[in-house]
Amino acid sequence: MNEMTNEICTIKEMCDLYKVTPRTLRFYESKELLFPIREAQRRLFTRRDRARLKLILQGKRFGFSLEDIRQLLNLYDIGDQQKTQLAKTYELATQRLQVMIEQKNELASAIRDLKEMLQWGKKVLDSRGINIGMPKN
Amino acid sequence: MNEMTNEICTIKEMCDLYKVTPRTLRFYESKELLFPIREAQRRLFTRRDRARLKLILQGKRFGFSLEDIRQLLNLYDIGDQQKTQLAKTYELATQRLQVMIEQKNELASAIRDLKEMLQWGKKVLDSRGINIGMPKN
DNA sequence: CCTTACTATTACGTAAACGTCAACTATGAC
DNA sequence: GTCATAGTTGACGTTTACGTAATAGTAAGG
Repeated sequence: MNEMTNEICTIKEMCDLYKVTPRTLRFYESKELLFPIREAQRRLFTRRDRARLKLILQGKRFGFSLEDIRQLLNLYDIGDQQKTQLAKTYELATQRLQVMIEQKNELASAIRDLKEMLQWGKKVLDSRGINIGMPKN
Repeated sequence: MNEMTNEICTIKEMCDLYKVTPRTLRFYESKELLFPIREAQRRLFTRRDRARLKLILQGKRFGFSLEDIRQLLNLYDIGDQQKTQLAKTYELATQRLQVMIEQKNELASAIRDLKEMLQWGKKVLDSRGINIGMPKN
């Protein structure tokens, strides 16, 4: 190990660190989400790539598409020069939040409905002497 | 209109009633989810088909796949003869409920995280005199 | 030198749930 | 007869985020 090994890492190390497959990292590169440097054919991922990957994974959790994420990362990269761009990012995230809240509400209502159906089903089954357990919520 | 027109309806009427496209209904038929009768090439959807379609749409809300739904519908059709089958349906629904609850929790936590990020972003933007509004939750 | 472990590129496959399009057919209106 | 309207089948396209070979190059260890 030479000085500052932790500055760059191989594809395998990245995979272990972030629980992704090599295919995924190559795919992200092809989609211009990551820009590993090349050392004789091999990819070397920098601190910057790791930071970006973290954001990518977060973004996925939030339900952003990879294309959305790419654009957001570009905005970050262009940097804090243009307020419009920061505000734009903020706005996009806000919209996503709204969607997520709606999804959560719809999901909650679907859960209620399904629970109701299950209780009804349980009655039927009980009345026939069939025994089952309810979910432990 | 002859006696009991509301017994059967055309594909168009189905589409209007349930807000689906003709393609969708034909697709469901091809997947053996619906069994409209044929009157010289045309499909005629019966009360049974409408009942099934309602269940299909409900099932989709609950996140069941069409294949899951098909099997569940078959179980319902076979009817209340075999307790094992009823119990099986019940179990499947219970499992789905668990998954939905987990999804809701993950979604809730993602919402919390995103809100946090937004608050952080708001601070940055505020500190630069850029004005925006927070979501009304 | 040989094996083993890693990595690379290219390209086709996958999943779900339809959309889209082409080419017919049937029906009623005029 | 013929135009318009609706319906039909069949086949291929779409989307997203990778998976899965197949093939080949390279570097380290023994």
